[in-house]
Amino acid sequence: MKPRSTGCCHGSHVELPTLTAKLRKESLKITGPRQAILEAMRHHPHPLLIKELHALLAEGDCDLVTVYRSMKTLQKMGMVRRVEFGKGGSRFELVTDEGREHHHHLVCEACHAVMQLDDCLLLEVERRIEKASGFRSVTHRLEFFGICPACQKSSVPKP
Amino acid sequence: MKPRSTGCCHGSHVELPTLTAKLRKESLKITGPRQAILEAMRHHPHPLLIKELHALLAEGDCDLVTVYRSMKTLQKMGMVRRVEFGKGGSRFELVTDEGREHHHHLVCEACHAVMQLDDCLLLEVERRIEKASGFRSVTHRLEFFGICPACQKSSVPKP
DNA sequence: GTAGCTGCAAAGGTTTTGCGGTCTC
DNA sequence: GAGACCGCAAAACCTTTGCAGCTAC
Repeated sequence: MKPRSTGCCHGSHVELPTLTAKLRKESLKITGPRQAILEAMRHHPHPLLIKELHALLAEGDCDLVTVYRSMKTLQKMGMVRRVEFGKGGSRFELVTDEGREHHHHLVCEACHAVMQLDDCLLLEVERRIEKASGFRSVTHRLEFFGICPACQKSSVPKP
Repeated sequence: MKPRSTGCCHGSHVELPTLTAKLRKESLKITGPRQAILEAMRHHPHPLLIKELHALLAEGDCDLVTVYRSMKTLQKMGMVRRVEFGKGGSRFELVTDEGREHHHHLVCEACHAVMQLDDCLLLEVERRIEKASGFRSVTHRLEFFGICPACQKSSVPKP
């Protein structure tokens, strides 16, 4: 369970053509707004609020409503993942090849920094729950929250 | 990790006077709306949407806005716990003595039945994350989702 | 050319806020 | 009687929907 920072503006590991190829494969159209959205998401590899994502796009590149619709489409085809941190609405992150596997996040409750936790111990737990409860197709949603090292020093008040 | 059904209208284990005593202890006023809310919650020991909770109250007993305000107050003093299932808004459940310990839920994605899972394996994981990341006061939010046995038979469509 | 996509406007749903009147202590 | 609390109205958000025009294929 090694934390990994997912701060923005890292080298982008996913190429845009790789992403648009997936759209083509699904017979979805490669439009300006969709390219702008994917371009923004690949440069910011952590869960973004819809309005944050929209703010990243150049003025006039894409309407806010189109961002909502695109997230719904991309989620349905598995290119983005919906994540809930419980404040301000749903967040979305690109499903990259390296981050394709199920993972969780560690969120600072003061500054909202996000780290990615690479492995998950709960797949076995899901199987156990299925056996004990009779439920099927059991999945889970798990996020961790805490105060990051920087905020421990500066004692930023919780927003 | 033994599932436990939390269907409604069980015998209520928490007495109303026990609950109002907690209010008095915090110098909060024991009003009609608050009693009605606590009375409804102790008879329905599973996470309720605000509007579900409001619907349980007799006409005119309590305004919807007052339910919102009460949940905020009661959460702050630790009498209710906020739970997020990701649809329809926040849910709240009474923090009873028997269910005081941290626990999780198993939610049917078809009929929304809720079972309570009594133990949690993640407290040790939180400590490990603190050591590895430098974060402090690490907590987590975890819920399980699946299809319950009844819905497997009737193949109810996902709402 | 056609189906799908977009922008704009408007509506729907949840949650919060302001304010005057009411009630608990 | 004072402060806390409530109901009502309205606003603030987040999200979805309808529709007419535009665009990628």
